[in-house]
This record gives sequence, structure tokens and C-alpha cells, in this order.
Amino acid sequence: MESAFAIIAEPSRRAILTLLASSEQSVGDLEEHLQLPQPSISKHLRVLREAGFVESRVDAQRRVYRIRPEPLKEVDAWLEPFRRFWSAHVDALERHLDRMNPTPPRRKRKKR
Amino acid sequence: MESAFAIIAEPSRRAILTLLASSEQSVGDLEEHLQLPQPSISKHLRVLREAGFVESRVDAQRRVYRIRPEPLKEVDAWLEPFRRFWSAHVDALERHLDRMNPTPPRRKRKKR
DNA sequence: CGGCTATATACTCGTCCGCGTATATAACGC
DNA sequence: GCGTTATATACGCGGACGAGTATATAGCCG
Repeated sequence: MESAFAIIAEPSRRAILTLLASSEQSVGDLEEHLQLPQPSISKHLRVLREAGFVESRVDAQRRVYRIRPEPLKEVDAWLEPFRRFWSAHVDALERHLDRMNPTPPRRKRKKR
Repeated sequence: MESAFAIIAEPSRRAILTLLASSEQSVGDLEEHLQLPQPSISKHLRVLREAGFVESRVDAQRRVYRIRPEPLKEVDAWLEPFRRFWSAHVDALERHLDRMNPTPPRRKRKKR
């Protein structure tokens, strides 16, 4: 298990991260919100922790987990080359679309 | 194979997408750039196509593939709640960091 | 100390998926 | 039509990983 992408491929882990995005949570909190068996939560948290997505603080018997942004930043950075396909000026996208569907200007429609 | 996240968990598929981000490419082009066996490329392209990441155009015997942005937009959108952890004003992040590491102001260091 | 709560780990099982190899389909040029 | 090129599909294998169950660890309170 290496890349940040493989980590967030798991739906439960994404759910955990989304919950932690709003505020830090204990394992019990997560268990309650996600309706998942506790060992499952702990296991996912371990994966997330070892990959640097989260870190934990000790509060008595509880372990409170919080987000660490670095790996997600990495994902965000990977998306960069693709943003031109939707963001900002639609021109680039349209040119791209046009190139693949030549839209013959002023000509008898051949097929559909 | 459902979520966009699962699709881009695969390194070869990310490589394909990155190549296609710069310009459309035939299967042979991809094969050459990525140094992967052709059946592997075709199989990954199939997955990407069925998940809506790419679409193909026919050019004689060649199939030329190009990016379709929608699924990546979805990933981009999912990242939104996390951007506050790094982007824009660092204040939010710092407050977050402070909360977990109280930084007792002016006190004898206990541990570490 | 003893029981309770909170969390982590161990282990087995079934499944999914990428890889490699072989083969099928299809369009080109002669 | 035939050989060749370009791409897709079929199949079997092995490894990885998530789910579930059981158990271990650790800190709390009385």
C-alpha cells in the first residue's frame, strides 16, 4: 500500500476523512457515524495513519484522530494538468471538443 | 469497479491519463511511452473508457484516445472540504494545528 | 486490585484485479 | 483476397486487501 490514490480508493476511508475534515473525532465517534464495526474503523485508521493522512492524540482511553493534509495535497497537485479541461475559460475545452467532432460547417449532414 | 477513485488508484492508468492530458494519443503511442505490453494498455483503456475518463476516435486501424474530464472533476470536488487545510489563508490551518498542540505559552517543558 | 470501556491486533476467508500469454477482430495496402 | 499492422478479448494465476470474528492491550474508576 503505497500511493495516496490507493488509500482513498476505499469508500470507508474516504468517509472517515470527510468526517475528520469537519472536526477531529475519536474512534467511537467515527464508529457511531459510519455504522461500521470497530475493528474495521481501527484498521482503516491504521492505514490512513501510516500513509500520513491522519494523526492521533491521546485523551484518556480515547484516541482522537485529525487530518494531516499532505497526502491529499499530493492528489490535488496531480489533478493540476487536468484542470484546464473544465476550469477557467471554457475556450480550451471547446477547442478540444471541436477537434474531435469537427462539426463540418455548412455541409449536408451525412450521418446523424 | 465503480468509483472514480478506484480507477485512478492504478499507477498505469494515472500514467495514461497524464499522457492524454497533454494531447490525444493512439494505443501504440501509449504503448511506446509507457513501456507496457499492449494488452495491458488496452485493458486499462477499457476500464477508463467504461468509467468515463476517456473516449476514443477511430482513425483507420488506429484508435485515438482523449480525456473526458467529468470523473476527474468529481475527484476534484471531493477534495474541496480539505482545501482549507492548506490553501488560501494559513490561519485556519494554524488554528487547527494549535488546537491539537496547545503550545503551552511560557511554561516549563515537560516532555520532549 | 478488579471490572469496565476504548481501541488495537491476529487470523481466516473470499474476492477482486493486474499480469502474462495466446488468440480474435478489423482495417489497411498490394 | 492476403499478409500485415493495430487493437481488443479470453483465460488462468497469484497476490493483495476488506470483512468478520476473536482476542489482546491499556487506561479509567471504585
